[in-house]
Amino acid sequence: MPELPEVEVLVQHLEPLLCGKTVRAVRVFRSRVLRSESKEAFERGLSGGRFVAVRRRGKYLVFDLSRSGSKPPMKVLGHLGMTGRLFLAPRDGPLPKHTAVVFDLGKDRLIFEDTRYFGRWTLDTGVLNHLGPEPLEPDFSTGAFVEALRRSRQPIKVRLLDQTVVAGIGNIYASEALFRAGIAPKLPACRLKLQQIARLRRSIRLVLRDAIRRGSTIPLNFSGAGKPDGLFYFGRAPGISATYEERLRVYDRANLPCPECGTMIKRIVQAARSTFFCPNCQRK
DNA sequence: CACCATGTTCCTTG
DNA sequence: CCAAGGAACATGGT
Repeated sequence: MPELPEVEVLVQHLEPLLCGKTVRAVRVFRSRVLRSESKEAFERGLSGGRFVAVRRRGKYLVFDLSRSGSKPPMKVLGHLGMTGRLFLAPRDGPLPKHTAVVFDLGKDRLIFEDTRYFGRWTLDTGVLNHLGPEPLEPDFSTGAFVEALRRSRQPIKVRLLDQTVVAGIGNIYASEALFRAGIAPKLPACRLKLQQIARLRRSIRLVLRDAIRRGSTIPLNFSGAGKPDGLFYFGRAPGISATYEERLRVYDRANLPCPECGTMIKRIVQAARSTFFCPNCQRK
């Protein structure tokens, strides 16, 4: 369930639930999801820490923990990959089939479940240094965006997926932002005019903010393992079908009419990923 | 069986 | 070192 908006909504939800709680123990069931540490080092390193902040950077979850005595504070990073889910559940409840990590918090436990195991956890925050600006923060300026695009001949859609350009855009919102900006996904990044870059920047911010606003109104489901919780784009959970159409205007809508002009939406493949666009509204 | 899926990293080639 | 392209990772849905 990744991409910036879903991670942001998750962070807003978890922050009040986790802050103040202490990690009694950690159990790693699939050490594949650990990026740098061994299973033992990760489990031991986190135990005893108390959550003091839950934040987001790009698609990463950032947890700040304080520790007893003179031990320095620490951070844990989580990335949900393609299918990762993170939720609180009662300690005595069942574990989902693809449980990868469990954080024991006493009465509750925080469960990381990930069918494809593409998600990653680490105590090393170094990866954050390679991320581009936060799209919703002021440092994602038009000037910075121009600079990130001017020396690349990659198609703009592919460029938007590069997390060093701007952090948090994924395959869905890349198509959505380009549609809103009226820019063809195949246009080489260096060929965008200043006006187009400025417009694309606004579209990115609009599309992401909109998704966060929508996601924030959907109640998250922490009760059942593996059930849709409204943050999934697919597996249309009951009750979100009405908002689905408004939310995504071109993504996964090949051969359906463009909501602006009625032209059939096309699907193409770029960098081995699907791109959806309106060939009429996005001609340059 | 075939193809598709919200992401990143590693390897190769130029 | 950089840019770009493709495979790999792993599991499930259609």
